[in-house]
Amino acid sequence: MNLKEFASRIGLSATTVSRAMSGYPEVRPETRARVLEAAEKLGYRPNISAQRLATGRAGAIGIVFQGGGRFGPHSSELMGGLSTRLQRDGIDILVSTVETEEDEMAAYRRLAASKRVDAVILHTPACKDERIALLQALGLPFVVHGRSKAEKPFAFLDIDNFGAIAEATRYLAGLGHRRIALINGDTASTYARDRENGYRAALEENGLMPDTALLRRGEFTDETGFRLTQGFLALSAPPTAVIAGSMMSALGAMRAIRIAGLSPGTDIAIVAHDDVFPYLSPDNLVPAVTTTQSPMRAAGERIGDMALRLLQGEPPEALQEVWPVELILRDSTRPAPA
Amino acid sequence: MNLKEFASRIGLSATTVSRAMSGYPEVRPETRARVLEAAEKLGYRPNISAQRLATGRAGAIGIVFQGGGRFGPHSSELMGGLSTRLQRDGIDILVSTVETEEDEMAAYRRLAASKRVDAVILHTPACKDERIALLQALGLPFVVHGRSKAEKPFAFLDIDNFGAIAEATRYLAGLGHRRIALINGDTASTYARDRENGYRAALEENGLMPDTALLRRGEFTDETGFRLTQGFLALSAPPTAVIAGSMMSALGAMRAIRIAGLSPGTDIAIVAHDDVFPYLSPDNLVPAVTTTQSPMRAAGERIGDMALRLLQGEPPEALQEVWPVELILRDSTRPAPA
DNA sequence: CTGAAAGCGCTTACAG
DNA sequence: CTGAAAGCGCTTACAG
Repeated sequence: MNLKEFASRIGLSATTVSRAMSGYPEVRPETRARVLEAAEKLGYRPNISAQRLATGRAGAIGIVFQGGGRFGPHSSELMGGLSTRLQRDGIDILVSTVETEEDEMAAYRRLAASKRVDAVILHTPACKDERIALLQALGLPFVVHGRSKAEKPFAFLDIDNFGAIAEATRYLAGLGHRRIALINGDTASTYARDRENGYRAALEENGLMPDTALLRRGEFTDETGFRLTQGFLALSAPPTAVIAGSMMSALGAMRAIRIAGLSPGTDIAIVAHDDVFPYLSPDNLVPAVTTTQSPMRAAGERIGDMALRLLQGEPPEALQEVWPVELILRDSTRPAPA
Repeated sequence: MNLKEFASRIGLSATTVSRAMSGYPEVRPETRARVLEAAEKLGYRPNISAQRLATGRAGAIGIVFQGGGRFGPHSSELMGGLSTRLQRDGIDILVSTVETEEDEMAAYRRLAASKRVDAVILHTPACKDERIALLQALGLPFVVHGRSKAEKPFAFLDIDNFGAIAEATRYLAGLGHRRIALINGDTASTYARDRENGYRAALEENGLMPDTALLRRGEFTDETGFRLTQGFLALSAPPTAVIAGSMMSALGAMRAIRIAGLSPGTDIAIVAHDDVFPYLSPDNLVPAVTTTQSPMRAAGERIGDMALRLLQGEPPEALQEVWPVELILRDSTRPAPA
């Protein structure tokens, strides 16, 4: 049933029905109530495509994932939060997957030209990120999950990666650890560079020399955590503490430690950054793992919120947040062996 | 730039341009080439909302997730595959999250009435699933990931859950295991019921009595795997083998075994069902875990394909597939202790 | 507070 | 093979 038919059935004009359903103020309350009730009863819903054509709004927000459409556990949480928030305003999420950064840029051009989305969410930015410049040039509104440098201000939500890893490092140093390893992400990305800077700063504060052998980078997977930790343990002077960039890396690290006949937490302290996966809790690991905790889901919800505000005209420079990260002490951070 | 302007710039009618860009046959090849080239150069893209309004197609496929928008690792993989396939045909994926089954039903009504999607993907069906009846009643095309009973035929892709767990059980029995535990999902769902039936059938084949204490159900998380396995180990007659419903459950199970001072694979054999997560490979666990392997991503791609075929008019009964599941032997399935 | 009518930007029978 | 025109189902100035 379309608007015309619905309106005539309830004896009103299409104009009035449209206004009533969109919540415009100039409709009499009784009229609105009558319209909404009838729509419910007769099952009338405005055709979304027509609405979009008429208003010029797409009613959707896009998000592009690189790497063969391989959503990881992190993307799921972000998406979950985003979706929860946008749902409330009836905004759809449009998911695209691409292979390369070039494809990703092409995807934004396409989304912008076809008016398929009103805004996009950009994630895992590089320190200097071409995609940001492109989106600004295209005039396609966007919110970044993470931070980056750019000429013009833009909306972003980031967590305090510097502070998180600095605090973890500082805490371990306080426990007497002198050789602290870090499993980091690719430092082309801002978040990994920030973490590395936090790590170095805290080492320095404590009079510890950074050792390049203890600072490794790779994907946040169980496998890479395992492999890098095996590398640490093979050193002539292995670390007494490992900071893992993610829960997945921590899983691999603990496995490598066990295989080496050592005890995670006791022989080698562990701190992991935890994006809070509902299915993998640091409390349930053995030993329970000390984490720098920052729920990705909550960030996703907030990013959705920011995107909506952006579309309502709030200036990007008013939409910039950095969230603190909490260090949660558990069982995996014992004092350094004497 | 809209169609009218673009057409006049290149000296053709909107009609011809539209036909050229949509790949209609009645346009002269040279004309088409000229149009496509000009579109590329001038950056013209049809407005997607207008296209949809005119054609009556939404150009999107919906998928709804229950449970507070909590995409798990399984949903990520399914989505990744789906997205990869649909991307090729320029079909968007619309993600909705809801709390309850009731909300999910409401979501389908809404999607159908507002013509927001052309089809939906239904997942994790119950043995008798109301949602299927609803979608059939609404006339909204759909593909089910999994199987269910229904009056009318519908499109689905499922894996051979019965065969997978039967084979795993049979293999363990062949190794001399007499007490084989199963960590299953909620048997309201078809997949879990099928697995349970496969398990029982294989036990019976081997003259083994099912023991309800060895058959437990729960979420596929590390935590639940841990807890249920601790329960198994506390039995007066604990199992010598555990079949875990997912890699997450297996992680928890192995942890519980280790904590009990036992050795996973040697003291207690492990088989896990593996949906193939790129970041958590059974080869990297210690010991490497024997799995029933079935890539969820590949299933997602195929489901996307089936949805497209459905929209092209293939009848649902021609779109029904059950994929075999491969048992991959690794290190975690040693013969039963004598 | 309500309605008639133009317009959003496409597609597609129909005519040539 | 190409084009003029109606139509898809809304929204929203404009008029009352």
